[in-house]
Amino acid sequence: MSGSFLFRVMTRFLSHATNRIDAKGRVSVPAAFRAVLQERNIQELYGFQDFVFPAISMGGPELLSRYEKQLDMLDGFSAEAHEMSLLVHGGGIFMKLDPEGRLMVTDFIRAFTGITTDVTFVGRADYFQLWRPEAFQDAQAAARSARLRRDRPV
Amino acid sequence: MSGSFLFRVMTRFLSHATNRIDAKGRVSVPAAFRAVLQERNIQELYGFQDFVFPAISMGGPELLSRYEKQLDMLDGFSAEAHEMSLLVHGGGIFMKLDPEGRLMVTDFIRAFTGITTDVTFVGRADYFQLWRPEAFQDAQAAARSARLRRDRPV
DNA sequence: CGCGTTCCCATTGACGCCCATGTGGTCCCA
DNA sequence: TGGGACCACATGGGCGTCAATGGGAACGCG
Repeated sequence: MSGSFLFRVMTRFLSHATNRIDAKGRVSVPAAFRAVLQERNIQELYGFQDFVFPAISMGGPELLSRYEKQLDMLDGFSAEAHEMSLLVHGGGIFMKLDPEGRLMVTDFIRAFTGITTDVTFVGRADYFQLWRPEAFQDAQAAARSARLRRDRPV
Repeated sequence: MSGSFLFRVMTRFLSHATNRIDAKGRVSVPAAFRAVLQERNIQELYGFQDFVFPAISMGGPELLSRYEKQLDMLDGFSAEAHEMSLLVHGGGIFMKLDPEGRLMVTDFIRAFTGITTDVTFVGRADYFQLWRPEAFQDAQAAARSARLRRDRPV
């Protein structure tokens, strides 16, 4: 694991780590994240293009269920419902890991995130995200300064 | 322990001390701090990049819970909630000490603090911080003179 | 029949656990 | 009050384990 800051014993996805994509287009999911997946008994991953950041968000199938439940509460003919389905279904994909805990970095992922050679995995409590490393650095720095501005307004 | 002014018997993290990083990138957490950790029954540390100083703040997992409680009060879909999660989940780290009470000084810590060969541990009551020794000296001196200016306005 | 995908095994390097050492500080006793 | 023994703690390094990575081989689909 290169550039990793992950640690054991966590019931949720936390921290971040960057792994390299190999010649076959595969990348290892950090062991700590795999441990959470196993703990939650997740074998099939649901991923979708994040609504806020240029990243792929990934979690168990219940992540999709959660959004579908929200969809059900909307008027099925409303623009909002159509938009949400477009994102959740049209922007979603099911994936699974190989025996070593690696996943294929497909064009679906590369196109939306700008990922080329390395992937930064970012914990988000109930799910985790796939980022282009530089994009994550920038977004985190932006979030930090935004928070500073809110806390101590000029 | 070099340059230490630590005191025993304390229920809080107090004072400061500077220890050296060894060839493997490890550094001993001052015994007095470890005693507080044990007293509070903390075996796993949660750390994050401080919002105010160029230092890593560390404490028990309840430090994370505190921030998550703030997160829960926000609209889960708001940009602010996503930004905050990016910091406390994606930017936080869980660490634990080795049997001798040392911790790994990862790039995550070095990059943000500028730490290279030595670490200054600084007590902050409920948690403690990791500083680059010179940075701590400067910040403390600055704080001291700022206080002087307030007390005796020119 | 060829290419891409999946499985399996080898390698390497990082990290955790263990034990050793030295040094500074403290306590005790003369 | 000074000296010496003891002890706690910081520090250093050996070694085993495991995760990340790389590449060969079999398999399946077009």
